[in-house]
Amino acid sequence: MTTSEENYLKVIYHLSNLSPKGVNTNAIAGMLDTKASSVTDMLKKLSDKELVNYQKYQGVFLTEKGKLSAKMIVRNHRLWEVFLVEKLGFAWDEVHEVAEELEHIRSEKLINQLDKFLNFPSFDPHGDPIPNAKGEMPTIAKQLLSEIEIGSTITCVGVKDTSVDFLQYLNKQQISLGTNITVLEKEAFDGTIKIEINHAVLVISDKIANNLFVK
Amino acid sequence: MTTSEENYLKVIYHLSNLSPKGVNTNAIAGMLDTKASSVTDMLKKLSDKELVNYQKYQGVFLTEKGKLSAKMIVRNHRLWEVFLVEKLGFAWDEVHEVAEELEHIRSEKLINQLDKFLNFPSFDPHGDPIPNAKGEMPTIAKQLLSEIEIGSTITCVGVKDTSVDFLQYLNKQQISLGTNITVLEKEAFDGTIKIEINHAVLVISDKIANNLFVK
DNA sequence: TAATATTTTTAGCTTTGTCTAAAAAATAAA
DNA sequence: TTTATTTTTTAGACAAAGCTAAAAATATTA
Repeated sequence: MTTSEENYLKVIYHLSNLSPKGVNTNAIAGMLDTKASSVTDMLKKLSDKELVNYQKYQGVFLTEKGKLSAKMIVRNHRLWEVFLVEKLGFAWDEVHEVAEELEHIRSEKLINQLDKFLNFPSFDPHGDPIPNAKGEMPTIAKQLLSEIEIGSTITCVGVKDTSVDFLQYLNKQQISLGTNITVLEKEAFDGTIKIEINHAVLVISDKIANNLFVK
Repeated sequence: MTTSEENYLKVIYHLSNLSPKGVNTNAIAGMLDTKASSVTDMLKKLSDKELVNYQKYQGVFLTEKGKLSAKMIVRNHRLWEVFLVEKLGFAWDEVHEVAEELEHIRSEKLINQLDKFLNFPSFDPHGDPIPNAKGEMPTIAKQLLSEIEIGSTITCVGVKDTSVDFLQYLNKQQISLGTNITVLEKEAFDGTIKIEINHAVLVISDKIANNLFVK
């Protein structure tokens, strides 16, 4: 499998969760920063390899084979992210780009030994689950901070948006995985939430609250 | 720089040491398992980028810029080999292929942090020197086992040939970096050498003796 | 030195993954 | 239910990196 094919599979995998009735050509093009026509070409190729089920104009689905391949790429990506943060001292907003390259290194032994070296982690530095060697994903009951009721104290366990801008905002507010948060007030008008973290009070927008996973 | 360009630079770098009067097109083709015509095409491209000095029919030289780039690729390769052996438990005959892929990951921070994580190693698992971040190479006074006189006891510090076959032969004979070797006899007729290692006597061919570095 | 052999380059073609522009299908709106 | 809009596909082209076959240059040898 080529790096390009792997990137398409990964994107289709991620988009499948959002649109279970078939992933759109344009959506894929948007994620990969490419053109719809290029996507159509690649979908035909992936279909020939039985990695996706694709019918013209009808959106695309991963086959079981494609889903497993996609999970293995996600596994690689997330294990490398753990490595970069835990062993090489990268910050959680610095790992994505490099992991994007490392995930395509083809070696079963490499990734399984890395997994072992890292002590079989279940979650990556952004709180996303890491599939095991069989493709099984750990699950965790988590909610968006925006869904938490006033008075509750919960713990940050992940981010929905993993963009550098969002992660750096969280750094600035000293919010990281494991940070305890108490919901103090919610503003009905604009969804703004007042929270307490590390004995300090902070007001965050609904957009922030909709991208923080807590438990 | 593309992966392909990097591979050409690396090969030219290695061949430069052997043929200081310019590296031949055919030699490069042989190392890269490609055709001479493909090499010619690439040499033009590398020349345009001022990574090599190339004149038709006259062989090719690395420029200073090209030499530094090549050294950085060698640095990446050898640091990853150390990582695979020291941290992930790979054997010295298993690392080449994977390191061949890892060496092309583009990130200064990655490689410098890896270097630090590994404690700035000077030599890779085959005894080859690792260039530092500036491209400086450690040197070590070493000889081929074939050059050692009878009665001397020396230590294995590297292999010239890093092929799987040779490394596995050494595994079988329990020879690794750090192994002490005493030269007992040399056969004038065929270059065969009788040595003592780990209190056992072993007869090795001249080919073996010409590929083992000792000190 | 002339003839032969080897090496290297050129010319033109292939594949992969991309693109643009135009055509076709599906969806939304009037 | 037509018309308009959006989405998707097709057709044809391009760059990178490779190939084959033939031509040109260099090296070897008689």
